[in-house]
Parts: sequence; structure tokens; C-alpha cells
Amino acid sequence: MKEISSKYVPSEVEDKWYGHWKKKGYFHSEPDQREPYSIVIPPPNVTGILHMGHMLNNTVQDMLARKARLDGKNVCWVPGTDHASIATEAKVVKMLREQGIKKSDLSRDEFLEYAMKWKEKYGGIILKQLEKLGASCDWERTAFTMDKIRSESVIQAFCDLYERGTLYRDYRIVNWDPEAQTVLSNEEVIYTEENGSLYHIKYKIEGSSDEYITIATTRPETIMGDSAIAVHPDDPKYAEMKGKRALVPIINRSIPIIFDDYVELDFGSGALKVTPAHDINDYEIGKRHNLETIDVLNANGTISEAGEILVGMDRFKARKAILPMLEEIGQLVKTKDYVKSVGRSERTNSIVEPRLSLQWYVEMKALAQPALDAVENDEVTFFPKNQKNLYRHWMENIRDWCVSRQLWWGHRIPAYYYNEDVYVAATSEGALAKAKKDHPNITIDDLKQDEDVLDTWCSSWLWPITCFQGFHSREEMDYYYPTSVLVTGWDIIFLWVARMIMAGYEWEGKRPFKDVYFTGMVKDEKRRKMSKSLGNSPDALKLIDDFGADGVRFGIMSSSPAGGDLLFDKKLCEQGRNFSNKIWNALRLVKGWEEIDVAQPAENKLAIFWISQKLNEIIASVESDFKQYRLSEATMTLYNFIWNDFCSWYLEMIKPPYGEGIDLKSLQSTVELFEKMVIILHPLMPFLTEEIYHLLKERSDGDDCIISSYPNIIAVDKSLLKSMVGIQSIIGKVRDVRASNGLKQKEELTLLVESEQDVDQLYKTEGAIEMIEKLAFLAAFKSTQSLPHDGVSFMADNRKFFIPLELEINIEEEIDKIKKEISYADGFLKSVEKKLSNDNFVNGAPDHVVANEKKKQVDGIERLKILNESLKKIKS
RNA sequence: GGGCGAUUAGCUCAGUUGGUUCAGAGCACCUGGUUUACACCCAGGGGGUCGGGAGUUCGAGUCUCUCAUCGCCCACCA
Repeated sequence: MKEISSKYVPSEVEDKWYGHWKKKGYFHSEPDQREPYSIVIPPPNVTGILHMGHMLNNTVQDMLARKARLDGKNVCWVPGTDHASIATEAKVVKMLREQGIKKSDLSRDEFLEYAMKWKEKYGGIILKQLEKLGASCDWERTAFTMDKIRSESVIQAFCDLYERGTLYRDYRIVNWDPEAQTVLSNEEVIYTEENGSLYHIKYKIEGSSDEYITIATTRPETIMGDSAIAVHPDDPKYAEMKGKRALVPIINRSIPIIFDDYVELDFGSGALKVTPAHDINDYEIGKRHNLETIDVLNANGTISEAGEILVGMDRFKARKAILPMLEEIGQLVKTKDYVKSVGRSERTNSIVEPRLSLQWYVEMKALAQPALDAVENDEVTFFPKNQKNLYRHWMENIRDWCVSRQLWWGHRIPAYYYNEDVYVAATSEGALAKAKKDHPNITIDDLKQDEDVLDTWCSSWLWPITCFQGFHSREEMDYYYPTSVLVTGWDIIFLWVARMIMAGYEWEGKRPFKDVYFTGMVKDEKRRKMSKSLGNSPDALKLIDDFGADGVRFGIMSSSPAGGDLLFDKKLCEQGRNFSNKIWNALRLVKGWEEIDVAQPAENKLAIFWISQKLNEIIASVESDFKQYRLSEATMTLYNFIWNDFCSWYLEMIKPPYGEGIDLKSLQSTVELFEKMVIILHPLMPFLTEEIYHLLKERSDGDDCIISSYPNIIAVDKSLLKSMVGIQSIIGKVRDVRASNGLKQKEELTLLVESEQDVDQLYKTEGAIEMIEKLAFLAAFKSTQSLPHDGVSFMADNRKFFIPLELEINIEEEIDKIKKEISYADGFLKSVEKKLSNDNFVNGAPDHVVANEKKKQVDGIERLKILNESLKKIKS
């Protein structure tokens, strides 16, 4: 036999098997007769690098995929990347800026060329990293949200929606990102509480020399955009202001004082400056009162010409600059600290500016209804299901989706303009054909295509369809769609999940996936979100280097219930590495056994029967855990079974004495068990299990763990499992006696059981006595009718045992111990008897519960009897 | 302001339709252990009034109400 190192070394194993799997084409799927199992990856940003969130998400997907593969399904896990319009564009702009190139100096085509190059350079990194994790994606299907198939689909979808009347253009106050200079959807804005100031500024009443009205604002730099001052109609303070006008400080523009019950009486001074261009509520007030809209900000957040003063200055610099100007003319009344909720762009983190602009919107109400129903009636099933509430709430209050973005990196909106007329078509020729109906003489050069691109999610929401060419052909769609499961974080339930469900019903009339498994957020051990700025995000690849991919997978899965946060701790990966090593050493032990021609010892036979039952139990439990997506439970079940039952108990049961061989039957059975064990562990720890699978036996070409068969569930012999619990408890107690009396592990003891029967009549399970003798290191295990005086006694398996020892026995302690046990047993019996004496219980409870209580009563009485006898004896 | 969820051992969490003394797991902790698969280990041990209170029931960690604390989502706050 080849020497096996005492440590498992992942680096010697992982790349070898990943390469083998790929070469064999095990990850690749084509439609066939088998049941399909399809997953589309949540496409990571094309410029992203692997972080803990991806690790979690993809480990889950891989576990599910590998399990399904072992179950004989045709698994198709489609990988890909997202062009991530705004995030990528921001990165490219930054890179160009560092090279001294301004985006504004480039043409659209030039910019896109740079962006494409960037994508070529960085785009594949994250997918390569997924390979290190063991992800069994079908790499021949790698998709990109901006490749030809996906782009055509997005454009087609836009045209479809336009034809169906679901798309419209409107002027509205939108969330504007001044850094990226684009509109954002509501879902892309993150609100947090931030410290700021509330400024009280007084405005002179027009035509009066000393009369003022004081307003409160957090945004003094926008006063030049004021169109009115509003007060509450019932506010007595301002009753005489009716019909008066005020002058905007510094620029002295005259504005009306209006009455609107939007104003809160007790906030600030009770008077509100109305700036329709820069606040959504002010805009509404402006509409009600026919106010002028004066936009004093440019797209990049600097003061515009309309501002008259501080023109060209950044909005925050302008805020600082205007205060001394107001102070100088005595119109800054006071400044108060004020905590305000501030919206920031999810992608650039710059403070979002409400801005009036013309954008494209998707009308969502009609789209939402079937998607809402689908989740309500579990046609799309959420795990955990409490995410349904969140989903329902959002869907019932859904607002229209702003889909245009003022960016270049993305799918350019297929809308063509001829003066005021709009023509939507997949191509300019198509648009021209439409336009010619209205304007027979125009040419293609007269049409101007919309400059904007579509929101990134306009491609993501079609992903389950476009990954199988849904807008192009039916062949793959009919086989793979709907997909089996979607695995994603609950933080994008609205941005992505809800929209995919809507798109699924809109274009396919079917759910896009059957189940949705929501992972939690990965946080550090102090429950802080992983972030670059905190530096608490571990380097994923380094973790794999340190602990092996299997160790990391274990670490991630052992503590991440669906929907719950994963409090990541490197220690968990360490535990995973140790687990790998444990299994590795179990293999070393088994491989080290010489097979000899002897009869199978009775205890081995029992051990094998027991562990087989136990394995069956575990297979059933893991199977049910997978069905319910309780993956961390499955992980821990496997861990406990392998470490405790298999290694600590089973291997010790059958382990031959040092230097001796093992019988053929036991060895063969052990190899078979080991093989089943690595197969059920394979979805969690693919590399180690593949390696062991091959070390266990000679394998023919194509006999690999990854494509073997998951063992069937077999009925479990429960009574055997139960009697083994008794045997184990006796062994445990003997070990306890050694530990608490300072005896050596190997010092042979005699174990006596108090009984009128012989010990082999008492323990009829074949091999039980031998097993107890072996694992408890006994010289003998006998029954006796009268126990000797010197030694230690204990109760186990509802019997009284005794170990003769030449020891100073502390009678007092011994009496205390027994008394304690008596009082426990007594309490137990009383509670049982109380139940049984209650007619309501006996009549009301189900038969098996009552029967159980009766058995408990019998056992309890017996036990109490034994204990009382012991007490009497020790006292004598 | 509207909604959702949580509270079980020092920590992180299981506990499936109320029914074995049901209070569990992993980690951490304590005691002992080195030739004989593994110190990335072995054996053993301690530790919880299931957030507080009330109720329903023969029976409540599990169901109802209430209070407290925490977390999250949505809306919005001049």
C-alpha cells in the first residue's frame, strides 16, 4: 500500500479533480430523457471579485447541484456575469480619470471601447475564482448580460412592453446621482440617518422695511430656486401674511406666501420654503399652486446659471459659502443640529439629488398581480417562507419602475425620435419603417436614437429566460424552464427576485423557478456587515488556501440557516479543515488494516449492523433536510455522524488490536460504508470525497464520486438503535469511573451487573457483551446476585452496575450521590403517576402517549427499587 | 408613521401538526490523557426558570393576550 500522509493536503487534490471533472464533461448538460435540474447563477458584477457573499451563495448552489446530480438528474447550472451598468461605468470613469482622460472628452463609441477592454481584462476573474470553490457550473454555457443573445432579448422585451402599452415616458422628480449623472430607481437609493444642520433664515416681506418671515431649511444653497413660502392655513402666527410676498435673500426675487396644509405647524418656524425643482414634496405643492420651477443645480450637482449666485460651485461648497453671505445681511437667524435621513446612491455612494427629468417608466401594477399570486399560493415557494410577507407588502404597494439611465455602458434604449414623435423598434430600420407612416419623406439620418441605456435590472429580470435563449428558440426553454431553484440574498428580493417572477409570467406565462432559497447576509462575528472600509471581509481565496475549499465550504454551510445572517468566523473554516483531516485519517486507518483469514468477531457483526442502521437514519434525515433547504442542519448531521458515530464509535468497535489484521467481511463492509458515507458528503465537500472515493477502491474509468448514485433510503431498525444507546451508556459510565477515579485508560477492570440471570441472558443482542468488554477495556463482564463491598457502582441502561476496586470509598459522598438519584427518580415517578391518575389525561391523551407513560411508570418503580436497595446496602 | 420578525447554555443556533425527564447541537470552558488513524487528536465533565407576566389545556419551549428589549423592511421628516 502506498504511504498516505497523516495530514490531508487540499492543494494536492483540488485542482486535480476539478480538472478531471471538467475534462470528463460532468458539468455540461444537454437536454435528454432525464429529469432536468436547472439553476441560473445570480450573475456577479463583471468587474467584481469574489467576496464572502458569493462564496455563500455559490456553495449553496453547488451543494444543491451536486446533490441533484447524485440523484440522477440532468443538472444544468448556468454561470454568467452582469454588465452592472452604473457600477462598471463608474469604475471605468475612475480608471480613465486616473489616466487623465475625462469621460466628457470621449465619444460614446470611444468610451465603450475602453469599457469593453476593461471587461475583457477583469470580467472573467470572478468566474475563475468560483472554480476554486468547486462550483460545478456548465462553463460551456457562460452567459453575459450584454452578449449578443442577452442584448437582443433585452431590446425585444423593451419593444414588447412598448407595444403592450406598459412603457411610458414622463417628467418627474427622480433620484439623481450627480456623480454618475444618471437617474436611479427607488431601489437603488440607500437611506441612512446622518448629522446635519437646520438653518433658520428670514425672508423680508416685500414692501416693508422691517417685517420678516422665518423659514427653516437643511438646504440653504437652494434658496435661489424658491418659488414660494408656504404656511399652514390654520396657523395664527401667519394669518396676516395672506396675499403678501417675500423677497428671496441675496437675490431679492419676489415670491408669494401661500397656504398649504402640507406644512406642519410645529416644525421649525412653521414656514416652509418651497423649491419645486429640488424636493419631491415641494414639487407637489408647486403643482397645486401653479408655482414656477427653478432648477438651480446642474446635472453634476453644481449651481446652475439659474442660481444667479455661486454659479458653478458644488452644492455642498455652496451650502457652506452661502451661510456667511446670509449672516452678513443679518438674515441667518440660527443654526441647529439636526439628524436627517440622507439618500445615497447604492453604486457611487454620492448623495442623491431630487431632480426633475424626463425618463422612461414601466407600468408595474398589471405585471405585479400574477407574480404576487404565484408567491401567495406557493407556486413559487420561498425558503424561509417569512420572506413572503416582505414580498407581499412591496408588491401591493409597487410603484412604476424607472428604467432609463443616463449612461453609456448598457443596452441603449431602442427608442428613436423625430422631433416630438417617438418610434420604438429593435433596429433603426424598424423605427424608420414606423416613422415613414407619419412622415413619408424622412430618412434614417433624421431619426435620433435615445442617448440613454436601460437599467441593469432590465437584463437581470429576464435572466432565467435568456440563459436558455428564451427570446430566440424553444428547444432549451421547453426542457430547462422553469428552473428548479434560485439562490440569492434577500436584499435583492425587490430589485431582482420579484422582477424575475413578473417577467416569467409576462413572457412565458410560467414561474421562472420553483423554489427560492434566500441566503442571509454575511457578517463578521460582531454582527457587522462585511465591508471594504471596515476591513472585516476576509480574502476568500486565501481562506481556500489556508483551509481547503472543502474546509471553507463546511465553514460557510455549518452556520448559515436560510434567511438568517451568516456570522462568519474563520474558526468555522478551521473546523471544516479539521473535519477533512478527521475523515482523511479514518481512511488511513482503514487502509492500514491487513486482511486476515479469521472468523468475524461477534462485536464486529453487531457494529456493522448498527452503523448501517445509523447511516440509513442519517440518509433519511439529510434527504429531508435537502427537501426543506435546511442545509446547515444537513451539514451538522453529517458532521456528527461521521465524527462521532463512524469514527469515535464504529471504527473503535471494529478496530483490531495493534499489529493484528482484520477479517475480510468486516473490512469489506467498512469500505462499503465508507463509500456510501463519502457519497452523501460529496455535495458539501466534493474534493476530499472524490479523492477518498478513489483511494478506497480501484475504479474503472468514469467511475467517479461526482456521478455516482446517492444511496437509497432504507427502513431503519429502531429497536437495535435503541439497545445500542444502552450499550453506549454502559461504556460511557465505565469510562467515567476511570476518569473520576484517576484510573488509566488501559487498566483492565471487571464489570459486574446485579442480576439473577447470567449476563449473556441479560444481553441477548449478539456481540453486545464482547463490544462492551472491548470498548470499556474490561477483563470481564459478569452478573452477580450480591455485589461486593469495595468498589464503585452506577446505574445505566436501567440496571445497576458495579466495578470492584481497591479504593477508599467516601461513604458520605456515595450516599449523597445515591440520594440525589433517588430524589430525581422519585420526582420522575411522581410526575408520571400524577399524569396517570388524572382521568382527563388517561381519557384525553392518545393511546401511545398513555402507554408510554405506563412504561415509564414501570421502569421508574424498578429503578427506584434498585436505588433504595443500594442505599440500604451502603449504609449497612 | 406603517408593517414584519426575533428573544432557548458564555457564543451561534436546532427544537417539525402542543405529548417520553424534552430542554438539544456545534463552538467555547473545565479535568485527565503522548509509542499503537488523527494534538487539525482522544476520554470524561459542568452549564439554561426556554425574555417578564397572564391565559387556554389533562399537559405549553411549542397556542392566545400583554409588557419589555432587539433586529429588519417600507414610507417620510422643511
